[in-house]
Amino acid sequence: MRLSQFFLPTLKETPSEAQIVSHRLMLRAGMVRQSSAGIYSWLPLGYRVLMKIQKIVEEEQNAIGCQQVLMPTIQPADLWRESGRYDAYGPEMLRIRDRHDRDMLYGPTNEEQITEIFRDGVKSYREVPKLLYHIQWKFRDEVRPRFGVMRGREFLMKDAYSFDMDDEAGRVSYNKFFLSYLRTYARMGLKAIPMAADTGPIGGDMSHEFLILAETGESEIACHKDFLEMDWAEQDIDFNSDLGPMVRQFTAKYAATDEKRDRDVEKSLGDDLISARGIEVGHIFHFGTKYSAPLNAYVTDADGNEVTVSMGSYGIGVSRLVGAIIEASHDDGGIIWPESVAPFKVGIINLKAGDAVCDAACERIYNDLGVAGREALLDDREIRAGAKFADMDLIGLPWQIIAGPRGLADGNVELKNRATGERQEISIESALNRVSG
RNA sequence: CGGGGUGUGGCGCAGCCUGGUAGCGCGCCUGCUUUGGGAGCAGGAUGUCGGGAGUUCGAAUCUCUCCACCCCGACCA
Repeated sequence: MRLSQFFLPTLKETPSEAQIVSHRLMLRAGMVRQSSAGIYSWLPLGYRVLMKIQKIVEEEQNAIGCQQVLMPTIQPADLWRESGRYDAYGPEMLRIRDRHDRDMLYGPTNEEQITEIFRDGVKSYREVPKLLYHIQWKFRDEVRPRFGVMRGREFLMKDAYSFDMDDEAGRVSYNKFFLSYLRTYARMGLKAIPMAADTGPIGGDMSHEFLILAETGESEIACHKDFLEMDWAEQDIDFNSDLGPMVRQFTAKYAATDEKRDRDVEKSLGDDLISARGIEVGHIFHFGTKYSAPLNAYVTDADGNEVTVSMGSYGIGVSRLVGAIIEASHDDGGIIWPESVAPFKVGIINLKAGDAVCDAACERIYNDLGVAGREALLDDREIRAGAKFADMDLIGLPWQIIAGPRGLADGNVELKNRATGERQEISIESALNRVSG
């Protein structure tokens, strides 16, 4: 993409409504624009990041045998009356009425819908377990939206649902999601720590929130310091094996959010305790027959008995992750994207657009990179170099290739790593190799 | 929903107390000079001063009212 043609409205100054760093940077980098409180338009740069995150989430869900569907945003009220939640859900739910005076709602979540779909489509124990997910916009009329996309009213969420014959089988599904979540976040360059969460009607230890540490996080958390040293790198997991031991590796250590904290345990940990703030980027829980019972989602077992299925649900805030990653990865100059979610892998700065040598060199670099999937953003604008440097740092692409007359006289360009700040004069070939490697 | 705050060109702000018909920086447009870390000079465009009502000869400024947005708290991916 050529920056001269790309829709990238960057701002030198911070809009006054933005208080936290991710919100400020997203506005300044031209990723989003606010429409109304907690509701945003995604501009090209931001949308690219959102889609990259979505893709990682999809790949990791698919990897555990979870199948993607897409349910509507608008749901009929009657379905929610079946589960009893139409009245139970408060003013957070946006209720609307169609032209025939039917009560509808903009979905804040999809347990009812997925349960209805499962109920109508699955009748035999032979077809269980089933793992289904979708990635769809949700609306929750939050009392107080804030922090940009971190707590929007409209947000993009991956929600998955598991259907098993009983709670014990449900644990197997639960463990798959637990571990796949760790992989998902790790691929985005995040250390997400699983923390025990309220378990709802089932009890036990079948609910976890995943939090990443960030100063601007909304939750005060405490955890064993081992979490910071655990190997978060991608690891291959055989999801058909017994995942229990691996899950216990993570759940055995102390980690808790605000209200779940245990001061006595924390005292006993002494220096091993880390106190920090965190951003919740995922929440998984098993809730048994909470929805399957009222919605009559049952299957016939081997003995001919009707068995109400045991369910769980598993959420990842996809749009929130955009903000969360920025909170975890930025500096004074702007965003620092992990390569896996960067809107472009490399930015090319033409230091002297209009100069024949510079233009030719940049075109060549751009075209070489373009073959590998158009992962390059070429700043070919005829403006001063300083502004280009500032913009490129702001939008945070992992690599910058800087081409100007001086270096090119020796056949060199400057290669800059956004994260480390390391810069080096190297040949065009070497730069291309480094960036592609 | 309780408490606090802010609304003035695209962005950041001043002006309001003490009414006199709107200004600054950045950005934008034109021209020239520039181009290696947010350029210089000259010229130019862009404002229902959040909306409505009122007071007044006259309202961005005073009064009433509505709205929007932001911050702190209780809730959440």
